[in-house]
Amino acid sequence: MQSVEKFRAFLRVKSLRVTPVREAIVKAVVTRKGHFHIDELVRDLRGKGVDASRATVYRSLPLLVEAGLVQPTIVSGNGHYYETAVGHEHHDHLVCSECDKVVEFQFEAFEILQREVAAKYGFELTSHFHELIGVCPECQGRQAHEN
Amino acid sequence: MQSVEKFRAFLRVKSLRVTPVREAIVKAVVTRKGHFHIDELVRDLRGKGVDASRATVYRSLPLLVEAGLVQPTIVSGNGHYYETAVGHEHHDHLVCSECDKVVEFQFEAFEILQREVAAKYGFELTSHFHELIGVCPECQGRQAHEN
DNA sequence: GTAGCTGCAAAGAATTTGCAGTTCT
DNA sequence: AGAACTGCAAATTCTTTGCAGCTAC
Repeated sequence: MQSVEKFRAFLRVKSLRVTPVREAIVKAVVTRKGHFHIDELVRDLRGKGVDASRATVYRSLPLLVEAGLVQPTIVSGNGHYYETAVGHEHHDHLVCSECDKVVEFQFEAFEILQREVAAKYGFELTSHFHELIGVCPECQGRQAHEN
Repeated sequence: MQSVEKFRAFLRVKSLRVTPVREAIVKAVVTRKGHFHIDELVRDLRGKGVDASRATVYRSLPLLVEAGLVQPTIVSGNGHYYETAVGHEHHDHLVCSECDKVVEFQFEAFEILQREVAAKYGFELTSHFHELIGVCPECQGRQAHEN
């Protein structure tokens, strides 16, 4: 549970308070280890008997992002998606536009090129969104079948 | 105005109707030649004396996307952003998190790698989001100055 | 004790939908 | 004529805010 410790340290540095609700949120997040929508997180918390209100979760996530525990993602569509950033190598997403399946991939070459592009324009790179949209093998089969 | 022609053809194939409002939307879009938010488009239309309701614009944009005239983008933050896809080489974005400046870049190597990744997982690639977030040179200077 | 949290309910913002009237084909 | 489109207003959905009471420090 070093994530919780990390978050506590972050809060102290910022002179913010360490509260049971915040810790519960961090635990729920790291337990999820994957992508999640805010609503799913709220449901997870309910399941654990923690009654954190949606408002509080909305107010907490930016803190977790700032603390480096989660990162925002896209996963096409609406709403804010996030995903755990710890114990999780950096990766990007391949999303099926038919069934919304998400496949993670990791490709060192992208990182290198990104740094190169940023350098070319003098930007100091802090993060990125990278998502490939397509049709997964299963859905391709389904489509072929329909015709 | 070949974009308008292209859109008409698209509508006919789909047995949808060619209407003045739709044509006005296409014209406004190609005139913009850049990123835009739906609201800006509505404002542009008002400026041209076309009184398209927001609802109609919301209903039309997916059609323009399907016709390949515009593509959705992110340009961090909320709301749906789009950008013209014609007369415009394919490119991605470098966004400054401080001042929201957007720099477009084009890097063939990314496209190649993306196709490679998609192939590896059997996906048929249809589009992608790729946005690098960082701090632009000007804002870096400003920050250094503040300290 | 007090600044900072929390939950609740209300407010906002962005997008979608239902419907009645209008228009393309 | 008839299916499709349009604008309007209402409905949804997602997120933020105001506030009164509670809690960590």
